[in-house]
Amino acid sequence: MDVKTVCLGMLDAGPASGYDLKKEFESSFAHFFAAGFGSIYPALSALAGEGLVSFREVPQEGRPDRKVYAITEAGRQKLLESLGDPNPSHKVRSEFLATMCFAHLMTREQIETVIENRRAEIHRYLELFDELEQGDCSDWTPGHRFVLGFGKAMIKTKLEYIDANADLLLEETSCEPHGEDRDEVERPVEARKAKAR
Amino acid sequence: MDVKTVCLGMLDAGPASGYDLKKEFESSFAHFFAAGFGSIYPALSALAGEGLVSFREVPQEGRPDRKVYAITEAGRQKLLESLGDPNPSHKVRSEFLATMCFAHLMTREQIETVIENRRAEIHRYLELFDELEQGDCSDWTPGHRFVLGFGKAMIKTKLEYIDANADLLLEETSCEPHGEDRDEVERPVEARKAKAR
DNA sequence: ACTTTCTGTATCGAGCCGATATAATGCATC
DNA sequence: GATGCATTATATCGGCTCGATACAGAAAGT
Repeated sequence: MDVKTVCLGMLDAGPASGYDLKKEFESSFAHFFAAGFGSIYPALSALAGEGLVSFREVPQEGRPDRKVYAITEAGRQKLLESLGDPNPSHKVRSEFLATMCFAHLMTREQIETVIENRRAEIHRYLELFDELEQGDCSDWTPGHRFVLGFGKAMIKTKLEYIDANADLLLEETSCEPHGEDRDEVERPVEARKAKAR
Repeated sequence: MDVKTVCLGMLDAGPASGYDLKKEFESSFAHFFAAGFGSIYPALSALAGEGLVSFREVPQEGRPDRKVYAITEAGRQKLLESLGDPNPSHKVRSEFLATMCFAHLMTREQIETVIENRRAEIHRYLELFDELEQGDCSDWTPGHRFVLGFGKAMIKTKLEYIDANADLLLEETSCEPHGEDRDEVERPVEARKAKAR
């Protein structure tokens, strides 16, 4: 299930240009599958090369031509096949949490800033979810509703956890401003080897 | 905040080999920052090339030499600098949710399998968290506790959401087994253009 | 006897990500 | 009236990352 497959799935709902798909990636897919032009355009080219989508160029005044892609029967078969993967992944890559792991090396101000920015992004997602729900829900599949609910549950938990635990983190770390007590720099390797069990 | 920086942060807690770091990526970092050998070894090579870590080769009997890396003062400075990023990202990439978006194209059995496998992976994470908490917590930083709690809150919410909504999804989709009602294949482009507002 | 697991290193291709380039239109602010 | 930004629309490029694969002996389970 790569970007190509997701594009195929989006095109199954009707023809669209790369630009149209980008907007879908930025709205209903934003909270779990980001993709930029650098991924979408090569994906569409590859799909066209494999005969899984067709396209026609629609001339426009003053703008570049729109390339409108449509799924083919072969593409639909390929999509169904891809959907047969019994164990699709669910990955988190969080520089935020990685940063928080090393909070003991940061100043109180730095930690506060990072947390405040995280809160702000969470609120942007909450707004996005509200917009999605206030928009046209008529063509939503059961899957889309499931996925949106999933995203909302996640984002709420994130915010609640941060609200409940940020102060504790700040208190615990502010005692030792920069972790300058480096007595144990030469700790023998055995100590670490024992840890990682 | 790439793999290089996370390695640097791990090495700040004491010297370690690439293999040791992999174990850390697989245990306490597993739920938010995965990295395989294909990322770790090049990262350590690059860090050594930049003088941010030093290493010595420790010969072993019957095995390849261990390359034990240690952070340098320059590396520590670089780490502190990287930690200054005010807005570290937090990204989810979920083939699982993408698949669920297209549940209307799947059979009931396929959906059940995907959900069952997702439940199983969640339980593996719950076990991992239990192991981490039962292990040696003495050298945990406040940040590590914060991050572990965050992961636990997330994984719990995921499980609860799936338990509460899987049946609904299954019911809603099983009415129209394969989405074969393709009356609207030729839906005009305008329809989609209007949608993506 | 056989297979898996563990220790340990490393590379390679495919895929993806962010930045950047191009270019016309329209809207709003200065 | 001019500058600047957002929108519409395409596309590429370098760098980073991922999963698979390779090698190889030791230990331990089946």
